[in-house]
Amino acid sequence: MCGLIDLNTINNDSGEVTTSFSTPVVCSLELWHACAGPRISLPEKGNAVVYLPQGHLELQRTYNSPAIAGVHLPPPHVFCRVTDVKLYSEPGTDEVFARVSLVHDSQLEKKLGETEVEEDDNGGTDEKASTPHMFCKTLTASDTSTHGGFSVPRRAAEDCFPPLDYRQQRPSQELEAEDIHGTVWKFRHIFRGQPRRHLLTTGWSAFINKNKLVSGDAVLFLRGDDGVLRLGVRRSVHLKPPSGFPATSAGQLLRDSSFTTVVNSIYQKTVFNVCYNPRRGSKFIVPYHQFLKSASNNFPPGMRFNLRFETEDATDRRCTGIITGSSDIDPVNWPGSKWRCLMVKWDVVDVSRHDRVSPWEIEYHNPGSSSGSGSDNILSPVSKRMKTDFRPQFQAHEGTSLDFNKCLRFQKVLQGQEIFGYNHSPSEVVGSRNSMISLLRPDPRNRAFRSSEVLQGQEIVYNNSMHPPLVMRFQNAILQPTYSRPVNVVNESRHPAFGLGYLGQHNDNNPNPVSGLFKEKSLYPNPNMNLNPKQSHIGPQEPVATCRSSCRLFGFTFWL
Amino acid sequence: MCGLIDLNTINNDSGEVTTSFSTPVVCSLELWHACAGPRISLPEKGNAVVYLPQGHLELQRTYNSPAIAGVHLPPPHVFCRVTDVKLYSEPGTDEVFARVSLVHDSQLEKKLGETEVEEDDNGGTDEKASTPHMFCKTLTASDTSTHGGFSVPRRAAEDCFPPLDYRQQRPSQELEAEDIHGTVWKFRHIFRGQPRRHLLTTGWSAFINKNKLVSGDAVLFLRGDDGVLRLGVRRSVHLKPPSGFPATSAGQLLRDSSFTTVVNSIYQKTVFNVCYNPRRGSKFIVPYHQFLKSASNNFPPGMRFNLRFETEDATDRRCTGIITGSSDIDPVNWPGSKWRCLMVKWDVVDVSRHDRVSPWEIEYHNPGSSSGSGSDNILSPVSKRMKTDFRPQFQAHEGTSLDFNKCLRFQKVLQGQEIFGYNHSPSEVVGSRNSMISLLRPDPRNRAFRSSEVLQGQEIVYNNSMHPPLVMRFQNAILQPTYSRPVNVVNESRHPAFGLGYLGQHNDNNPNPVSGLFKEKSLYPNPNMNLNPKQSHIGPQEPVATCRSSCRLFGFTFWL
DNA sequence: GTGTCGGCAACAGGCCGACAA
DNA sequence: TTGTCGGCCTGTTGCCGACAC
Repeated sequence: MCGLIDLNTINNDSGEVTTSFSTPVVCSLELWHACAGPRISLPEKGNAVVYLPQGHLELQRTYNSPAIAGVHLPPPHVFCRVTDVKLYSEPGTDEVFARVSLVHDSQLEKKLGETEVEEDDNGGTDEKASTPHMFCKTLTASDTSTHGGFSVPRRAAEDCFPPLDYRQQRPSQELEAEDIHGTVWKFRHIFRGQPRRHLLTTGWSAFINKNKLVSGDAVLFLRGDDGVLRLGVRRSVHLKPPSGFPATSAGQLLRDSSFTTVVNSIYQKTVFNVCYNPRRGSKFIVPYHQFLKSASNNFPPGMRFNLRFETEDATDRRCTGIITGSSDIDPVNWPGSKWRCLMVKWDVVDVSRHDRVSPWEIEYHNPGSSSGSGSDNILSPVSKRMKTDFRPQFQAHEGTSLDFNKCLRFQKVLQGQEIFGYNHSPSEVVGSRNSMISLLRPDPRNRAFRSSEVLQGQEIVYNNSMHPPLVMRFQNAILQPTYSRPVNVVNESRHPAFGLGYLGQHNDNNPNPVSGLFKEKSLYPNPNMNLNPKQSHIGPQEPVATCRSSCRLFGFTFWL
Repeated sequence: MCGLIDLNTINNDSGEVTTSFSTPVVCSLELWHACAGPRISLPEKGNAVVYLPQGHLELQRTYNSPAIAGVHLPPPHVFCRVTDVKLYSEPGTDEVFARVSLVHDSQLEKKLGETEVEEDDNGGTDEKASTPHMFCKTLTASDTSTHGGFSVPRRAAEDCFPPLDYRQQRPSQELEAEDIHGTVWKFRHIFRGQPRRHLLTTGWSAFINKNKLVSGDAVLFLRGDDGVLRLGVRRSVHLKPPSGFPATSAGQLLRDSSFTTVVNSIYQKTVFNVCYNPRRGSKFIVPYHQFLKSASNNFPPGMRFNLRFETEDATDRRCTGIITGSSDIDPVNWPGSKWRCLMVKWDVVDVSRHDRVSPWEIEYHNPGSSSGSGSDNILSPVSKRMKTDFRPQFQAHEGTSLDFNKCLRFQKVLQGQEIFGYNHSPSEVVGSRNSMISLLRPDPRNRAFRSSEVLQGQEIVYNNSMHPPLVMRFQNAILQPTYSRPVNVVNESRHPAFGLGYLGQHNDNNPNPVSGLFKEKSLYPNPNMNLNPKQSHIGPQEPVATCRSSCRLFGFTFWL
């Protein structure tokens, strides 16, 4: 009769699922790490890390994020300080992710040239040591069927659950476990059967149904130091995020950390947030010293290596392979990038496995040691001195000449989008208002002007019938929507590199107003119209038109 | 054995409910009207109607829409042409509503002075004549319980369903019926029991569950002229919209037809859309001739009348009452409005019933005739000549003098919002970008400037320490946010009535920059600062300051 | 005519030990 | 040690006519 307290209505408050997207922050750090899995290490506040925008982008593309054509790409390795780490869990799926706040730190780049580098961060906390009473079980068909309950592994039950009175014939108890959102689930825990075993019966199917768990997913129980029993979920990784979660809070955060915004923040050295879901994608944030260690090594073709990973059933495995070569995966956009720079051949073929790895992912091949302490038994540096110069080309803001030709690679993307006058890349810009500027383009349908927004740093194409398409990077400019008369604009940044503008009203009689580059009060002929390379720079020429007056607004100058 | 086709898995494709908000347009006009109920008549494209913004506002307020303080209210009766009518149905609730596109038509106002008015529209189509084979039944407890099926009224089954072979002992058939979204539902229709009756069994509970129908709701079946059987839902009206439908498409459309946008469109004589849900609110669109007929009548106190309405169980009823008086419901905001201008006393007291009605809602008290053909047996006009002049005060745009005093009633609303320099009403402006202009006000927290938006036609208060508060209506103006130097602005409408502006930077040293009224390049002393009534108009005076240059943007002039 | 009920059959949910891997 | 199965009990769904309003 013991333990048979009103278990009929357990976990059964079947009201509408009011998912609160407002504060999806996680209540237990321990549980978050347990759900994230053994291979996951998070940087801590203050750590030095290397942010790999290439990997970030690769991940975002798997989320069907908008194209980033036209964004001026940052260098492949961005050295950053972690200013904040916030843990989240997706309501609905319980998928864990973290929002890592980073700020580009050029001090770290300068240290690269020096002999020794600091090791201020712990390259991955040893999670197991701090969470002793925990177990994780991949759900079987029996566990998830409506026919029965959950079969608890004996060691797990003895380790995590309160002790039972085994003198009874069928000892049982009522368990309470708290999930990552703080929701409490109740289960009947009974020790019965022949041979005897631990089972969770009443309450279990409600948990399965509410969380839409299927066999292959894993649940984990964790008895904290505070004595509280917690449980978490690790969904099978090979599954896509369940349809019906389009407006997830992770998606929200992803949008917030839109890549264009990130790029902008890197250049401005302001804090940016990235949504970091290590279970679901590439690890594009690497501890500083781990990156340096791996980067200072040679990876000769033929070298054997280990790669530790988590299998679909949430267990820690390793696979071995051989390095076949080393090359840039995208030499056009990311020259010199270490991201997946190593080409490998796996000992066991698996179509789902990438045939490229990043240096910091792998270890020496060591068939003897079954388990090490993570990334610390990594390749020891061949030389303390850096063999590669990672200092990126951050000088774009400081130079006065702009490399237009480099930007021409966006031309293909923009084809088909060409309309009279100004054009801009098709990427949808979202993010901070401060970093956005407005751009106008003529609407061919009604001859009015539609305003668009262009992010600072983004490429635009100036493309009318008078000259070949000219791709430029938008430094600082604004065009004002007006239905009567386009207003010209001149970039007024410290280095008055260029400004695009045209004079005269665009209408049927005058489809091609005078256009060119603005500087001061004058409109100069566009140097790129003249294909003579000697003239393809912005220099003092005779102006083709001059404005009478000017007007300063928003910190920009409008010529009239 | 007949009719026993695989009915077990009927209506059972229990995938996620993928509600498509994209095109919630209704597939059957007939079904829409059936769901809307017998009291509903919709105007047609091209019809002349009277739009009553007061009623629209009353409805929006029940939807918790933002306050409209500060909006310049239109006249109470706006004569319009219907340019489009689109029918919708709420996915999830199947609630029907319509989007009516209107454009203010001043031709209709001019006709008011003439002797006869056209009757170009049908004052409500006689729905019953065109939909013969239809029935509507309010669901009983038995109909909605899991215990059984749906008991079909005999006449209804014989009228709408295909004939059965009554020679059989238990004749049955499989029915297919299409709902308002085009979804097909399958039911087993059987004639059995003692006494024999028509029942819908298999498939019925799925329909009840999927649509979350409860006893008190009504379902209707309708056999169209095309032979297709359709079914619809009329939820019990006394119920609030089920929680969990916050982002309804009707709500979306309501936002689109924000009242401020509507007001703006009325003044600009552009097309505006209103979301018209006649089941759920006041009828604020009245056929032109119906409005005129009712308005031309006397409604003496003591007169008895009928009002037809739909009861909660979706049947057509009428209630009677006596007119007790006639007065404006809101003489401050809507003087002379016919909206709910009649005060009434009902014969049967009902707290839920309004004690005011609009003239076009009621009929002569006629206890004999049980049912007429809608609004056509309305009060016959006492006189064909109009007794009231409905021509509104639309001349605001054409006069050069502005009635400031009239606007002072907004002063109270604006108190407590006063800050240095420009102020504006606290109303949150939403809607079309075209009709919005930006306004800036100093932020007292950090001495920077915050930009706000003011709708054309909205009142603002110019309120600094130098003179009494001055309330003005914004005709056409824009202030540009800049952190360095406020830019002055002058209204440049056809009648350059006034412009507010100030010169000089607002900072600690210069907390009160020169302010006054702008005209051309000059800043004139504010005539309202001088309380001498003889000078309280905009006249030629000595300018207190003059600008050097100007800049035209957006059709406005900025002085520098 | 039709709303509600009891009867009853089918089925799903869920607790149990048997059995075997 | 534990995954899966058959047995078995129970609650729910849903089709049927009885009965009464």
